[in-house]
Amino acid sequence: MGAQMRFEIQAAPLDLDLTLGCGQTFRWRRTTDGSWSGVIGDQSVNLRKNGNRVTVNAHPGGRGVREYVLDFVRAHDDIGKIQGRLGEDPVLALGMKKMKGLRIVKLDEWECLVSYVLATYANIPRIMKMVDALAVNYGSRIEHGVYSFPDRMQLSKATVKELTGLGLGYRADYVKELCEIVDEQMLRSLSKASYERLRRELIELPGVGDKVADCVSLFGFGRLESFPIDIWMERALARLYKQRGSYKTLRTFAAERFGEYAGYAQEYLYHNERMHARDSCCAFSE
DNA sequence: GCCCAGGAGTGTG
DNA sequence: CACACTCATGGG
Repeated sequence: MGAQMRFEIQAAPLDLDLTLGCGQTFRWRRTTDGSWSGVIGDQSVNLRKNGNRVTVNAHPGGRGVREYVLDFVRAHDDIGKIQGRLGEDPVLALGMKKMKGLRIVKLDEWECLVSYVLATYANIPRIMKMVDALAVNYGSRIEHGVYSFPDRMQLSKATVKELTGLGLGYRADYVKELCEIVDEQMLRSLSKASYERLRRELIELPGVGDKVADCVSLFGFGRLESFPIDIWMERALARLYKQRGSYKTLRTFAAERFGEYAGYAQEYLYHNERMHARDSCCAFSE
Protein backbone atom coordinates (compact mmCIF):
# COMPACT_ATOMS: atom_id res chain seq x y z
CA MET A 1 0.00 0.00 0.00
CA GLY A 2 3.05 2.28 -0.05
CA ALA A 3 4.94 4.04 2.68
CA GLN A 4 3.27 4.96 5.90
CA MET A 5 4.65 6.70 8.92
CA ARG A 6 3.31 6.64 12.46
CA PHE A 7 4.36 8.70 15.44
CA GLU A 8 3.01 10.65 18.37
CA ILE A 9 3.11 14.34 19.13
CA GLN A 10 2.47 16.20 22.33
CA ALA A 11 0.63 19.44 21.93
CA ALA A 12 -1.67 19.74 24.89
CA PRO A 13 -4.12 21.29 24.98
CA LEU A 14 -5.27 20.25 21.53
CA ASP A 15 -8.90 19.48 20.82
CA LEU A 16 -9.14 18.06 17.30
CA ASP A 17 -12.89 18.53 17.03
CA LEU A 18 -12.66 22.22 17.88
CA THR A 19 -9.50 22.92 15.93
CA LEU A 20 -10.29 21.06 12.72
CA GLY A 21 -14.07 21.07 12.79
CA CYS A 22 -15.34 24.58 12.52
CA GLY A 23 -14.09 26.51 9.60
CA GLN A 24 -10.43 27.47 9.90
CA THR A 25 -9.41 24.82 7.44
CA PHE A 26 -11.63 23.26 4.81
CA ARG A 27 -9.78 20.04 4.06
CA TRP A 28 -10.29 17.97 7.20
CA ARG A 29 -12.98 15.39 7.81
CA ARG A 30 -13.96 13.61 10.97
CA THR A 31 -14.03 9.88 10.40
CA THR A 32 -16.56 7.52 11.92
CA ASP A 33 -14.06 6.39 14.56
CA GLY A 34 -13.52 9.94 15.77
CA SER A 35 -10.11 10.57 14.22
CA TRP A 36 -9.49 13.32 11.67
CA SER A 37 -8.16 12.92 8.13
CA GLY A 38 -6.78 15.69 5.98
CA VAL A 39 -3.88 16.88 3.91
CA ILE A 40 -0.82 18.84 5.00
CA GLY A 41 1.28 19.81 2.01
CA ASP A 42 1.97 16.58 0.13
CA GLN A 43 1.08 14.35 3.07
CA SER A 44 -2.15 12.52 3.69
CA VAL A 45 -2.52 12.74 7.44
CA ASN A 46 -4.73 11.15 10.07
CA LEU A 47 -4.80 12.53 13.60
CA ARG A 48 -6.17 10.61 16.53
CA LYS A 49 -6.48 11.79 20.11
CA ASN A 50 -4.64 9.48 22.46
CA GLY A 51 -4.96 10.77 25.98
CA ASN A 52 -2.62 13.70 26.35
CA ARG A 53 -1.03 12.94 23.01
CA VAL A 54 -2.03 12.77 19.38
CA THR A 55 -1.23 9.80 17.21
CA VAL A 56 -0.21 10.82 13.71
CA ASN A 57 -0.41 8.60 10.64
CA ALA A 58 1.17 10.16 7.57
CA HIS A 59 1.40 8.93 4.02
CA PRO A 60 3.87 8.76 2.39
CA GLY A 61 5.75 10.11 5.41
CA GLY A 62 9.41 11.02 5.33
CA ARG A 63 11.93 13.35 6.83
CA GLY A 64 10.51 16.47 8.40
CA VAL A 65 6.90 15.31 8.57
CA ARG A 66 6.86 15.54 12.34
CA GLU A 67 7.78 19.21 12.14
CA TYR A 68 5.14 19.79 9.43
CA VAL A 69 2.48 18.46 11.76
CA LEU A 70 3.77 20.35 14.78
CA ASP A 71 3.83 23.57 12.77
CA PHE A 72 0.36 22.90 11.40
CA VAL A 73 -1.19 22.77 14.87
CA ARG A 74 1.14 25.54 16.07
CA ALA A 75 2.45 23.28 18.80
CA HIS A 76 5.10 25.81 19.69
CA ASP A 77 2.61 28.48 20.74
CA ASP A 78 2.66 29.21 24.45
CA ILE A 79 -1.04 28.56 24.95
CA GLY A 80 -0.83 29.13 28.67
CA LYS A 81 0.60 32.57 28.16
CA ILE A 82 -1.89 33.42 25.41
CA GLN A 83 -4.90 32.29 27.41
CA GLY A 84 -3.57 34.00 30.50
CA ARG A 85 -3.31 37.27 28.65
CA LEU A 86 -6.71 36.94 26.96
CA GLY A 87 -8.26 35.74 30.21
CA GLU A 88 -7.84 39.22 31.61
CA ASP A 89 -10.92 39.95 29.55
CA PRO A 90 -13.84 38.66 31.64
CA VAL A 91 -16.03 37.88 28.62
CA LEU A 92 -13.28 35.89 27.01
CA ALA A 93 -12.32 34.16 30.24
CA LEU A 94 -15.80 32.73 30.49
CA GLY A 95 -16.00 31.42 26.94
CA MET A 96 -12.44 30.14 26.89
CA LYS A 97 -13.16 27.55 29.59
CA LYS A 98 -14.94 25.35 27.07
CA MET A 99 -12.40 25.92 24.33
CA LYS A 100 -8.99 25.46 25.89
CA GLY A 101 -8.01 22.98 23.19
CA LEU A 102 -8.96 25.21 20.29
CA ARG A 103 -5.79 26.09 18.45
CA ILE A 104 -5.16 28.24 15.45
CA VAL A 105 -3.75 26.23 12.55
CA LYS A 106 -0.97 27.25 10.22
CA LEU A 107 -1.96 26.68 6.60
CA ASP A 108 0.09 26.87 3.46
CA GLU A 109 0.04 30.52 2.29
CA TRP A 110 -1.13 29.81 -1.26
CA GLU A 111 -3.74 27.26 -0.25
CA CYS A 112 -5.03 29.62 2.41
CA LEU A 113 -5.24 32.56 0.01
CA VAL A 114 -7.22 30.66 -2.60
CA SER A 115 -9.42 28.94 -0.03
CA TYR A 116 -10.50 32.17 1.63
CA VAL A 117 -11.13 33.89 -1.68
CA LEU A 118 -13.45 30.97 -2.41
CA ALA A 119 -14.98 31.43 1.03
CA THR A 120 -16.54 34.78 0.18
CA TYR A 121 -20.30 34.65 0.42
CA ALA A 122 -20.45 30.88 0.77
CA ASN A 123 -21.19 28.64 3.74
CA ILE A 124 -18.63 26.23 5.12
CA PRO A 125 -19.95 22.99 3.58
CA ARG A 126 -19.89 24.65 0.19
CA ILE A 127 -16.38 26.01 0.70
CA MET A 128 -15.19 22.52 1.59
CA LYS A 129 -16.76 21.22 -1.59
CA MET A 130 -15.08 23.87 -3.75
CA VAL A 131 -11.64 23.38 -2.21
CA ASP A 132 -12.00 19.65 -2.55
CA ALA A 133 -12.95 20.02 -6.20
CA LEU A 134 -9.77 22.00 -6.89
CA ALA A 135 -7.65 19.35 -5.19
CA VAL A 136 -9.26 16.43 -7.02
CA ASN A 137 -9.15 18.10 -10.42
CA TYR A 138 -5.80 19.91 -10.33
CA GLY A 139 -3.80 18.61 -7.37
CA SER A 140 -1.48 15.62 -7.15
CA ARG A 141 -2.78 12.21 -6.15
CA ILE A 142 -1.27 11.20 -2.80
CA GLU A 143 -3.19 8.00 -2.29
CA HIS A 144 -6.59 6.63 -3.19
CA GLY A 145 -9.08 9.47 -3.04
CA VAL A 146 -6.64 11.94 -1.47
CA TYR A 147 -5.16 14.84 -3.41
CA SER A 148 -2.85 17.70 -2.51
CA PHE A 149 -4.04 21.26 -2.97
CA PRO A 150 -2.82 22.39 -6.41
CA ASP A 151 0.15 24.73 -6.53
CA ARG A 152 0.05 27.73 -8.85
CA MET A 153 1.48 25.83 -11.81
CA GLN A 154 -1.13 23.11 -11.45
CA LEU A 155 -4.02 25.49 -10.89
CA SER A 156 -2.92 27.68 -13.80
CA LYS A 157 -3.98 24.89 -16.14
CA ALA A 158 -7.60 25.48 -15.15
CA THR A 159 -9.76 27.64 -17.40
CA VAL A 160 -12.37 30.00 -16.00
CA LYS A 161 -15.01 27.87 -17.66
CA GLU A 162 -13.76 24.74 -15.92
CA LEU A 163 -13.64 26.52 -12.58
CA THR A 164 -17.15 27.82 -13.03
CA GLY A 165 -18.21 24.29 -13.85
CA LEU A 166 -16.86 23.18 -10.49
CA GLY A 167 -19.35 25.47 -8.79
CA LEU A 168 -17.07 28.41 -8.02
CA GLY A 169 -19.44 30.98 -9.52
CA TYR A 170 -18.02 34.49 -9.77
CA ARG A 171 -15.00 33.30 -7.74
CA ALA A 172 -13.63 31.55 -10.81
CA ASP A 173 -12.28 34.81 -12.23
CA TYR A 174 -10.52 35.65 -8.96
CA VAL A 175 -8.80 32.27 -8.82
CA LYS A 176 -7.65 32.62 -12.41
CA GLU A 177 -6.24 36.09 -11.72
CA LEU A 178 -4.50 34.95 -8.55
CA CYS A 179 -2.71 32.26 -10.53
CA GLU A 180 -1.37 34.92 -12.86
CA ILE A 181 -0.40 37.50 -10.24
CA VAL A 182 0.94 35.56 -7.26
CA ASP A 183 4.34 33.92 -7.44
CA GLU A 184 6.81 32.35 -5.06
CA GLN A 185 8.80 35.55 -4.69
CA MET A 186 5.73 37.52 -3.69
CA LEU A 187 4.83 34.99 -1.01
CA ARG A 188 8.40 35.00 0.33
CA SER A 189 8.41 38.77 0.46
CA LEU A 190 5.07 38.87 2.21
CA SER A 191 6.26 36.32 4.76
CA LYS A 192 8.87 38.79 5.94
CA ALA A 193 6.61 41.83 5.84
CA SER A 194 5.09 43.52 8.85
CA TYR A 195 1.46 42.65 9.52
CA GLU A 196 0.30 46.05 8.31
CA ARG A 197 2.22 45.81 5.04
CA LEU A 198 1.16 42.19 4.55
CA ARG A 199 -2.45 43.19 5.00
CA ARG A 200 -2.16 46.18 2.68
CA GLU A 201 -0.63 44.14 -0.10
CA LEU A 202 -3.05 41.25 0.25
CA ILE A 203 -5.97 43.64 -0.14
CA GLU A 204 -4.62 44.69 -3.53
CA LEU A 205 -5.12 41.16 -4.81
CA PRO A 206 -8.34 40.34 -6.69
CA GLY A 207 -11.06 38.91 -4.48
CA VAL A 208 -9.27 39.97 -1.31
CA GLY A 209 -10.86 42.57 0.94
CA ASP A 210 -10.55 43.39 4.64
CA LYS A 211 -11.87 40.09 5.90
CA VAL A 212 -10.06 37.73 3.55
CA ALA A 213 -6.82 39.63 4.09
CA ASP A 214 -7.16 39.12 7.82
CA CYS A 215 -7.96 35.42 7.46
CA VAL A 216 -4.96 34.89 5.21
CA SER A 217 -2.75 36.91 7.56
CA LEU A 218 -3.89 34.79 10.50
CA PHE A 219 -4.17 31.26 9.13
CA GLY A 220 -1.75 31.47 6.20
CA PHE A 221 0.97 33.79 7.46
CA GLY A 222 0.55 33.08 11.15
CA ARG A 223 0.06 36.68 12.29
CA LEU A 224 -1.66 36.22 15.62
CA GLU A 225 -2.57 39.90 15.91
CA SER A 226 -4.94 39.56 12.95
CA PHE A 227 -8.66 39.65 13.75
CA PRO A 228 -10.95 38.63 10.86
CA ILE A 229 -14.51 39.93 11.13
CA ASP A 230 -17.29 38.11 9.32
CA ILE A 231 -21.02 38.09 9.97
CA TRP A 232 -20.59 35.86 13.03
CA MET A 233 -17.97 38.14 14.52
CA GLU A 234 -20.17 41.16 13.98
CA ARG A 235 -22.86 39.37 15.95
CA ALA A 236 -20.43 38.37 18.70
CA LEU A 237 -19.00 41.88 19.07
CA ALA A 238 -22.48 43.41 19.13
CA ARG A 239 -23.89 40.89 21.59
CA LEU A 240 -20.98 40.59 24.02
CA TYR A 241 -19.24 43.96 23.72
CA LYS A 242 -21.97 46.26 22.38
CA GLN A 243 -19.69 47.16 19.50
CA ARG A 244 -21.12 47.99 16.10
CA GLY A 245 -19.82 49.83 13.11
CA SER A 246 -17.62 49.56 10.09
CA TYR A 247 -14.91 46.98 9.66
CA LYS A 248 -12.31 49.57 10.56
CA THR A 249 -14.14 50.55 13.73
CA LEU A 250 -14.46 46.96 14.92
CA ARG A 251 -10.91 46.13 13.90
CA THR A 252 -9.54 49.02 15.93
CA PHE A 253 -11.59 47.95 18.93
CA ALA A 254 -10.21 44.42 18.70
CA ALA A 255 -6.62 45.57 18.33
CA GLU A 256 -6.87 47.72 21.44
CA ARG A 257 -8.78 45.18 23.47
CA PHE A 258 -6.98 41.95 22.54
CA GLY A 259 -3.59 43.11 21.34
CA GLU A 260 -0.98 40.75 19.96
CA TYR A 261 -3.14 37.64 20.43
CA ALA A 262 -6.31 39.05 18.86
CA GLY A 263 -6.37 36.11 16.47
CA TYR A 264 -6.91 33.62 19.27
CA ALA A 265 -9.57 35.87 20.78
CA GLN A 266 -11.25 35.92 17.41
CA GLU A 267 -11.36 32.12 17.19
CA TYR A 268 -12.82 31.78 20.69
CA LEU A 269 -15.47 34.38 19.97
CA TYR A 270 -16.24 33.00 16.53
CA HIS A 271 -16.84 29.46 17.74
CA ASN A 272 -18.66 30.62 20.81
CA GLU A 273 -21.04 32.66 18.69
CA ARG A 274 -21.75 29.81 16.32
CA MET A 275 -22.42 27.42 19.20
CA HIS A 276 -24.63 30.00 20.78
CA ALA A 277 -26.66 30.34 17.61
CA ARG A 278 -27.02 26.63 16.94
CA ASP A 279 -24.86 23.60 16.57
CA SER A 280 -25.77 22.85 13.01
CA CYS A 281 -23.27 23.68 10.35
CA CYS A 282 -20.44 22.24 12.42
CA ALA A 283 -18.54 19.34 10.99
CA PHE A 284 -18.14 17.64 14.34
CA SER A 285 -21.83 17.71 15.22
CA GLU A 286 -22.23 14.47 13.34
C1' DG B 1 -39.38 27.67 -2.08
C1' DC B 2 -36.95 30.59 1.02
C1' DC B 3 -33.10 32.42 3.43
C1' DC B 4 -28.42 32.63 4.19
C1' DA B 5 -23.49 32.16 3.58
C1' DG B 6 -15.93 33.10 7.30
C1' DG B 7 -17.59 39.35 1.16
C1' DA B 8 -15.66 41.92 -2.61
C1' DG B 9 -16.07 45.29 -6.32
C1' DT B 10 -18.04 49.27 -8.04
C1' DG B 11 -20.57 53.30 -8.02
C1' DT B 12 -22.73 57.18 -5.47
C1' DG B 13 -23.75 60.71 -1.85
C1' DC C 1 -15.93 58.22 5.02
C1' DA C 2 -20.51 55.53 4.67
C1' DC C 3 -24.05 53.25 2.22
C1' DA C 4 -26.44 50.63 -1.91
C1' DC C 5 -26.33 47.55 -5.27
C1' DT C 6 -24.64 43.53 -7.77
C1' DC C 7 -22.28 39.27 -8.18
C1' DA C 8 -23.60 33.19 -8.89
C1' DT C 9 -24.84 29.39 -6.32
C1' DG C 10 -25.37 25.55 -3.09
C1' DG C 11 -26.66 24.21 1.64
C1' DG C 12 -29.89 24.22 5.59
